[in-house]
Amino acid sequence: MGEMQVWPERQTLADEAYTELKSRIIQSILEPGAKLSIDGLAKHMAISQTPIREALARLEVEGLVERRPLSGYTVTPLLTGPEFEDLFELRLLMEPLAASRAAEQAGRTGHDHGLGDFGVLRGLAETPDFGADAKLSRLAFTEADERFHAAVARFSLSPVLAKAIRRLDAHLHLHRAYIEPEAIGETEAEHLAVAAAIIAVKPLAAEEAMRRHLEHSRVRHRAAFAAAAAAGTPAAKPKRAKAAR
Amino acid sequence: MGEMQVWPERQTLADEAYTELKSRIIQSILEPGAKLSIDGLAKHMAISQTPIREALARLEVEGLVERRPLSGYTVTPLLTGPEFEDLFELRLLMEPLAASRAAEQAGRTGHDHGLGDFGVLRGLAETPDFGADAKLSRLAFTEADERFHAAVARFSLSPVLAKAIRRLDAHLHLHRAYIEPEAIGETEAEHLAVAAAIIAVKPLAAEEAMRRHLEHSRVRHRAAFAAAAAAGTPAAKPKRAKAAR
DNA sequence: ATAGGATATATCCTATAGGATATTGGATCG
DNA sequence: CGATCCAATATCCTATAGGATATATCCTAT
Repeated sequence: MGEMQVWPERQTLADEAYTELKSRIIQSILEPGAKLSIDGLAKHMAISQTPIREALARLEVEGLVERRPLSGYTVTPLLTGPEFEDLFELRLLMEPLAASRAAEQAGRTGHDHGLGDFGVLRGLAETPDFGADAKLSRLAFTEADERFHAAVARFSLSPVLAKAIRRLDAHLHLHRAYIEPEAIGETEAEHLAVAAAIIAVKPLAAEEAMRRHLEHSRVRHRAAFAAAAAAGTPAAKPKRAKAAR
Repeated sequence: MGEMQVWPERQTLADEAYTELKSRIIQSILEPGAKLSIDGLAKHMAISQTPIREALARLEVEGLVERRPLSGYTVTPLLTGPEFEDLFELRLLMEPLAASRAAEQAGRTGHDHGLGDFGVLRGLAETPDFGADAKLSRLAFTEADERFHAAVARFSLSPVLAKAIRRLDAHLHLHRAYIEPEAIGETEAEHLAVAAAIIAVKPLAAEEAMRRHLEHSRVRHRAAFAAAAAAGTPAAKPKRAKAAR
């Protein structure tokens, strides 16, 4: 009781198109630079152009696709090296603060913030066991990681901060370009450390745990990035991907 | 030569609708909570619904309007008190860093970053003289302030950082809700201090100048906000704005 | 052989119409 | 008098078609 039932908010075709396109871009099924033909996509998804347009408009604002007014949409290029470093510098600025605040809020009991118990953080800290399909497992890991970081941001109860973190689209960029090493155990341990500090209402410890996690994560991804960059740049030009569908 | 001519990128009707709607929201011509009827807007602008839809989709991602799937769009509510404080905390996190980096980059001569001379910052630091129309003057001031902060962010040459700052939409929120006091002179002086430090290649000084500017700005806006809140909350409910057009 | 220009095609952009759904108002019942 | 149910309306969502523009192809000339 008191737990108000919230509806799944019916999905429109535009929503489906948006989800589908975003998924394909994240999984690099649509490569960076690929041209996105509007009626091509419409035919492929067996819907009309209007919902496709709406989905592309959203994706453009999010930075996943680029638009040239009377020419068409293309998939946004991957992060460059400096952009990668920028991204983590910003995460290191914002996410430890979010963790600290979440720990502070964990102490304020009684206040119904509408987000449930802080204990769920412990569950979200887990990373899924890898199955046979490496590609699918990588995606599952990325999504679990994203959920955890998003949860910490929400529990900070600072909407502006949470939104800013979300808009970095960190996991999206990381997943597109770089293959995670098999350091799943490390990630899970670090997540648990953050979650524990928050639940124990220790802001300073939470802040520090998040900072350490991000620094380790940066190292892990940077290494993978170097490998990817070495494999992808010999032609200097990022391999002009051609149209899709 | 070498300065490649870039076209003004032809505007489509969707672009015009987007600009028009954004402008009306910022100026509070469309009040928070107001319902945005799609074909209502289409008729009012004398265009069809498709461009309106595209514009609304963008505005939704930017957080200016909210959408309920089969119900319609509404204008996003104003910032609450805590959100206001959050906003400035984030600005204090990011913008001093941007100023510092801009100062560093000002030292790296020869590198063509495609943004022109850092000297333009001095000009952008200026705030326009107020004319007779107070409403228009307030808008001009807000836009000048926004341009300056956006320029500093760009000159940091950190695209991710610049984008994160831009996505805060700080000026948009401030202009919607709070009336600036007549502290134009203060603002201009503070801007000039930031610009001077950047041009003089003094990262620490630039960082500190930006921090002080933001702290002063926070105080200035907070005062105005308190007045607005006192005037707007007696009914407890934020004055349910009704439909428009 | 390369550069420049004209034509043809593909695709974007916009408008309009119809089916589907949520919301509003009124009537009925407790 | 208040709540619940039902019908009418307004609006959203989607599909389709046509005009406008950019891009690609081919041809000609230097």
